Amino acid sequence: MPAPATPALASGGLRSSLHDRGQRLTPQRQRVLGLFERIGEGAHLSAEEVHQRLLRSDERVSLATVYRTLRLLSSMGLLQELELPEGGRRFELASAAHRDHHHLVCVRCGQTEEFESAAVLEAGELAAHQHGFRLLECVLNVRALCRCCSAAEQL
Amino acid sequence: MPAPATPALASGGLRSSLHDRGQRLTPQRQRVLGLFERIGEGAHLSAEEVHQRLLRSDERVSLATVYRTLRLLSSMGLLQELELPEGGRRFELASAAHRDHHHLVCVRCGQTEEFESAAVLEAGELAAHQHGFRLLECVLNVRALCRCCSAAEQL
DNA sequence: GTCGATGCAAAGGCTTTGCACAGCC
DNA sequence: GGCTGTGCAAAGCCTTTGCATCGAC
Repeated sequence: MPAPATPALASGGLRSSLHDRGQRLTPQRQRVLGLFERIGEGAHLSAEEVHQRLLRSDERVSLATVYRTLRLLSSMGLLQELELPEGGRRFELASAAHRDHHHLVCVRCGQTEEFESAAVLEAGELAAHQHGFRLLECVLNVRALCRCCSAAEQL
Repeated sequence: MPAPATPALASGGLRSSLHDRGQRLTPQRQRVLGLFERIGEGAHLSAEEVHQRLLRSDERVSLATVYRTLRLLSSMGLLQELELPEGGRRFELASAAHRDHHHLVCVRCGQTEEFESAAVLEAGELAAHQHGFRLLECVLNVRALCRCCSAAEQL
């Protein structure tokens, strides 16, 4: 049998993180975070997609609450907002291993690949330091054409 | 006397670029591009700001046309859309010298610094190559806290 | 029992679009 | 003169918010 998804990991942290802020652990918040945990780190979901996916698994959460929860979880550092101008605001799980990851996006078909790079992080840290800033996060967006679309453009 | 702003450079290219696409050179399009040329490469303007600044210099362009023109000039590669989630869509002049420039943004007050980095471009090219993509542009967004805001957060 | 969270629906930005008129080529 | 571009206003997203009710602690 498939192991029952155990949102214990982050959800346990969720309860106490919320408590520290005088906020409550609700089924809705568990559902949203649980969804991101189920689908893993690679996923980039919009608010609408989160709402739809939860509906499909019979976990009703109103769209307004999805928005409120995405904002909350982002401000808590559990989710991370993506910066892809193509296709609106999206969110993904912000696991520690994922803090220095970058996006390679095909501007024609939207195909997105992730990659990591120590060099980029170093460059970001250097720039922040030189301007007296304290680095929080650094994300490289590479806009490109994938193999197929590149070929199609030649026509 | 101050040299009369000569939008000849890009505007000359503008006329022919437009012509190639079967489109026309209008005063409105010249005004929008001229504004970006006047204020130089460092500026990041929203549609609303473009509209306001043009009004202030008595160059009337309707907001709808500003939006249409920003989109047109971006698709022509003369302007470039920024990818700063804080504070909405912004545009800047896309000069050749500016193709590999990055943004250091204070997430609290919005202060934005630009910087360049050959290392970042190399990393982007490497990633694109490894996935079989053809690189168009690569932009590093460093989210950070500026000195002041960093100090304020400690309180 | 209190106070924060939710759901619904309405309001709110920002951006795009339909249409008649203007004006570039 | 034809056909694209403009201005205006209305419509369209996506997102946030007000308010009554619900429910976590």
